[in-house]
Amino acid sequence: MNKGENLGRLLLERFRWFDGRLRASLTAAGWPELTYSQSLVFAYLDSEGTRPSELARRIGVTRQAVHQTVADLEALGLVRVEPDPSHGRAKIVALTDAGRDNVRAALGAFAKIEADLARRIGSEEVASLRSTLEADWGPVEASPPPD
Amino acid sequence: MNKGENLGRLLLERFRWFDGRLRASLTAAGWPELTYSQSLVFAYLDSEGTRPSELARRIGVTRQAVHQTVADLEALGLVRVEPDPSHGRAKIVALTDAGRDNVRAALGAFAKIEADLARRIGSEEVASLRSTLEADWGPVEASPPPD
DNA sequence: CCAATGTCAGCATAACTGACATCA
DNA sequence: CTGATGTCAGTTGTGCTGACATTG
Repeated sequence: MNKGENLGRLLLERFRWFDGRLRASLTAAGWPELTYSQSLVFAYLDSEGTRPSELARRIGVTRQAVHQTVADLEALGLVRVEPDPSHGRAKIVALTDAGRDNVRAALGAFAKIEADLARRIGSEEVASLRSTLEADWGPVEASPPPD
Repeated sequence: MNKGENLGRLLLERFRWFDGRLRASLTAAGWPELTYSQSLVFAYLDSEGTRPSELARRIGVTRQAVHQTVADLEALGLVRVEPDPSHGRAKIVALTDAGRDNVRAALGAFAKIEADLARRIGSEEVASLRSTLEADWGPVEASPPPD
């Protein structure tokens, strides 16, 4: 990461721009501030519910870290943890009703942020940005998973 | 942040793609792995040298945190801390020769990553991506500075 | 027996707050 | 005196490693 003209830094700064807008919108609507890790768990949760160890793999952190984060989200009332009926010892993390409302609010905020951006830089620009970001950039140079 | 189609998450994932490539390239060339905070200090350092408290303002963390990070970078031999001749008590953080070499290596890696990406998705795409990211997106919803 | 999972405990990192001395 | 800076000390949050019991 170095001075202004490098793509990596641009991507990070634009992510921060987006994240800042999202947080502002959600806190203005009365939703609790989530930490980075909490947002990640939230983002990687399936609608049918997901196992903590599976979340850990997707996010790239240890099972222990996920369990802690999930406990925090549970305390906020956004997710609930239930035994997995299809397995013995395993558990399932699923959204509560409040969690679903929060997701809906976030989706609404996304739409508004993107519309604002389109008004400012042009909707063709935004569409082209999205399609470029969605293109196949090739494999990620991943660090080895913990655990 | 939610499922695949949202811009914020796309931006984050592409930043991670870029960051992963950069790290792989630099470690392959024998440079030490830097933490996120260390990279930030590195990225916000002027070529003429910068005061720790000024770095803190730019990055958005406390002076104390920056002093700690700078001490780590100094131990790695990448920066040096000298008294500011223009001021009494103040100090200046500046790149060492090794630090400059590291910056040069990073710039070379950027160029290569971007060229690889252009080969894969097209150079017009990359140019358009850059110009969209550089456009005026409007003010960031910043959190109040610490300290 | 083995692999995956959840869980308990302790440690390391990195930021924070608070307090204070110094200097323009 | 005041404001900015550097610095010392203590606290907190978050993820890590290690160890272990349970389940299929």
